[in-house]
Amino acid sequence: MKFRSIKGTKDILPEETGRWQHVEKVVRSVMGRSNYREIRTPIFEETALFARSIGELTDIVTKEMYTFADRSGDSLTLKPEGTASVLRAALQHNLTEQAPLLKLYYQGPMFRQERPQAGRLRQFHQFGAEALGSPSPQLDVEIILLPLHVYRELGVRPLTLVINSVGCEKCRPAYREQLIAMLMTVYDQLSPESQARVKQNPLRVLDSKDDQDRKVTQTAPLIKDHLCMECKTHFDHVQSLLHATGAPFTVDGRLVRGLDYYTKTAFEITSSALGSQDALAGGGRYDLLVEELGGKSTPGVGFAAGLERLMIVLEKTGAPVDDQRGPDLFIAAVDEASRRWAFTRTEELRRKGFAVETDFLQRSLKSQMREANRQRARWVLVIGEKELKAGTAQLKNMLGGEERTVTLNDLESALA
RNA sequence: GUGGCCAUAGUUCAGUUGGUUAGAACGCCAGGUUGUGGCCCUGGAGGUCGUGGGUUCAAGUCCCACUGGUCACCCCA
Repeated sequence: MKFRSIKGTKDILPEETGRWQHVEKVVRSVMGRSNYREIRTPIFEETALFARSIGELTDIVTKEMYTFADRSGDSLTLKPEGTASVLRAALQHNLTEQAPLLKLYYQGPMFRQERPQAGRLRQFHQFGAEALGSPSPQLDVEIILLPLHVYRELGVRPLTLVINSVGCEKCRPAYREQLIAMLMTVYDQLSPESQARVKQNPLRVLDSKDDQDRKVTQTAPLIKDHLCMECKTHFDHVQSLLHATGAPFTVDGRLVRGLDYYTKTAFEITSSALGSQDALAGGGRYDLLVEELGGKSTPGVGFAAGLERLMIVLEKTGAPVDDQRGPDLFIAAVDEASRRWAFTRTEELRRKGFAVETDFLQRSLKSQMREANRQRARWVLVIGEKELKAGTAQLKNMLGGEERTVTLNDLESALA
């Protein structure tokens, strides 16, 4: 075997595509009911778009992007996440000017060059949504509920929703200084990763999984306790609205997401059915991002959810697999003349809307019956010299096994 | 990028302190029914034991390197 798929990429095989199609259908349905319209953007963009939106110093931009120069020398990047492309497209086509509120969703492949592990691939798929134009906490909650609706409809049960507020440009700077000051007092005890973050992105130090880091930062101030009036009110509203909708959640003052553009609300949905990479979906509000990308100041909220991780959970929790249905009819033929008849009749019946299969390997009748059984055909039509002459055929029901002679003209009504 | 574990038929695996024709189950093919599936029975095909080197009289088995997979760290979907 010479060629293999690239490290961290995966073929989705026929036995799995049924599940994927089902999930995609549910996503479309949920999004449609909440009035989000689909947008499809290219899988690559100019590199600067991602650097600008995600943040120059984030892990994604500094070490995980698939970046390359095309033949003209332009720096292009395979999209590592969906928000940047969606906003770029919305701005490019002035979508935000056509109505005060714009609600979009997407579904598609993303690329990040990380070391693969359970629930993490180099090419993976996400579905997500972006809502542009309203600062209302209602919209934050609508966005949080979107993936939850999808999960509920798919029967994904053990889920954890965690939310936090990361403040805004008014309250974050002061808090940030205070946090840095505190972190400096324990600097020596922090992990190397966290030490590096103190200056670049101190909030992420609090989100560290390192036990030692956790211990030393026990007494660190939390942003949720230092929000400005506006952010605090907003956060309170988000919580009370979530309560009102009955969605269970917890507040984690240390939750910070890896993308720089979030303001106010940040959230994450995790599942215990996953391994170490347990985030099923994440998102938040980004009121400054549109302006950052050259649009006029427009508030926004969004989320992204991983499809592969969802598939893992669906598989583990034994949610129903909609196994592929077999053909309505398998036409088995025993000699050359009837084989020819079988093929033309197969095509004719397909044209009329029936799922029909026939033999292509010139196999024995017994083998054709086995094949029909393997494919879970509901009926088998056996045709040979006798039948061809008489204008009849043997129609066998593969469930009960009973067989009868039908005239060829009766076939369609017998199937229907 | 760092580290642990793993690598034998299509698949899941076995392979005794290194010992001569590398096995099983499932799957696949065919026959048992000269025109009839599922269950059962019989037979068959299918493997450069990941690749390259080394140790040895002898390597699937031991050693090294590489490649790939996997899990974890980092971070995230």
